[in-house]
Amino acid sequence: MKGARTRQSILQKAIDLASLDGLEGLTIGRLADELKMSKSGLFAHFGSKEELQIATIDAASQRYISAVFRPALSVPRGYPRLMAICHSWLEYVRSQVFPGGCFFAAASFEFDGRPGPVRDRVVTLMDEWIGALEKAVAMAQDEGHLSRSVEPAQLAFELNALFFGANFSYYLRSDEKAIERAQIAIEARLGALLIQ
Amino acid sequence: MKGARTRQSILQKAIDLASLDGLEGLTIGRLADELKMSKSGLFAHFGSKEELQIATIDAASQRYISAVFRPALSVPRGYPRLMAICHSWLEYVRSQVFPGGCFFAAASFEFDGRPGPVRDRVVTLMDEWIGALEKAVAMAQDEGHLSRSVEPAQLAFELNALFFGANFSYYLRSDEKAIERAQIAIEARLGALLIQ
DNA sequence: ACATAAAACGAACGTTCGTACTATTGTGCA
DNA sequence: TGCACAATAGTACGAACGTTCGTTTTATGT
Repeated sequence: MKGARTRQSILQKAIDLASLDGLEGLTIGRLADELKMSKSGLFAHFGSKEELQIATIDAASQRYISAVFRPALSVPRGYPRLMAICHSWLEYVRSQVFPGGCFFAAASFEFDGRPGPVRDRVVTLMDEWIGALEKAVAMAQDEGHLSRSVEPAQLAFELNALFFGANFSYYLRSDEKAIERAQIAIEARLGALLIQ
Repeated sequence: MKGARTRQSILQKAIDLASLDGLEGLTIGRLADELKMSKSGLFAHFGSKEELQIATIDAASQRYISAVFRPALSVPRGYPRLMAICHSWLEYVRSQVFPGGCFFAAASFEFDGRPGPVRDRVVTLMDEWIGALEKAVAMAQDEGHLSRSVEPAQLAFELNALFFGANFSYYLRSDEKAIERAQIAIEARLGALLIQ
């Protein structure tokens, strides 16, 4: 079907618009204009704005996984893979995978106080992401690479905070050193936990 | 003048609405309804939505300073004051000074990709905040409390990242341990730099 | 108390929002 | 090649948006 292809191109553009203006700032009219199609033709693909928002989140999740997570899976499990995730996260900020900065950091802060299905989807994905980070830490411990003196959930919390902090300083404050600072903090923290 | 009092009550409500729905999600109509006043009467206080947004940001800044910064100024400068800032930041998250979580974290991620006067105001205030944090670090070093092995800007970056990370986990993921985790990370980091 | 200015109101503007219909075009399989 | 249906366009809707206007109400100062 051609519809599936159109839908994909709609979602790719929706991701970019939403990363700049937020998921609520994303409007069907502007999205249609950008794609040179009619509002109603575009609308028919989703049925409601809420469905469009959720589909956009899911499509952004695909892009996120491709940029941050999948590359790290080809690196040996344990400490190397954990480091690879950190590096690809910072590279993901630097290379502007989303034009307005990390889609999920933005969506998290946009919907943290707004109940509903959209928020629920964001929460689910962020839980999955933090869970994946915790798992990467636990694997590094299981492999004997990383000290067990720290809880995986604690370290995952800290790493994620540094990622978001880098995104904030880079995109809002235009601090060129933001990524370097995050990298320094991550390497110091992980380095101190590294066994031998 | 009575106008000044009304303006203040408008701004206090505007802060709360904007902290939940964002500065763009803040609408004059809903704000007027909440305050049981007319759209036009409210509008006259500001002249444009953009002016309302900027005034709201400035009012939120006052509330932020009162909650986070001013209390710490009564604590002796150096390491104690730096720690006091960290504690009041986490208390500021826990006690929901803004109903939708940190106003400035939300505004930062909302406007990081949207040029204009509103973004400019957010950037200025965040620069001031990070600058104040750097200064607190530098003072702790000057007092001989904190090792000079870390750049103030680096440590301020890390602390701020942990603050935002706590806000994220607490408000989006409803993680009760978020604040505790941030506290653990902060105390470990600062403790390692503490002299004697 | 009264004159004057400040503050709040109500109605309307043009625009855009999301959504609901019907009509037209296009695509893919028999 | 033509038929069936998916895909897109067109039009219209009520509601809400930011903003403007002229009027009315409420405070303020003498």
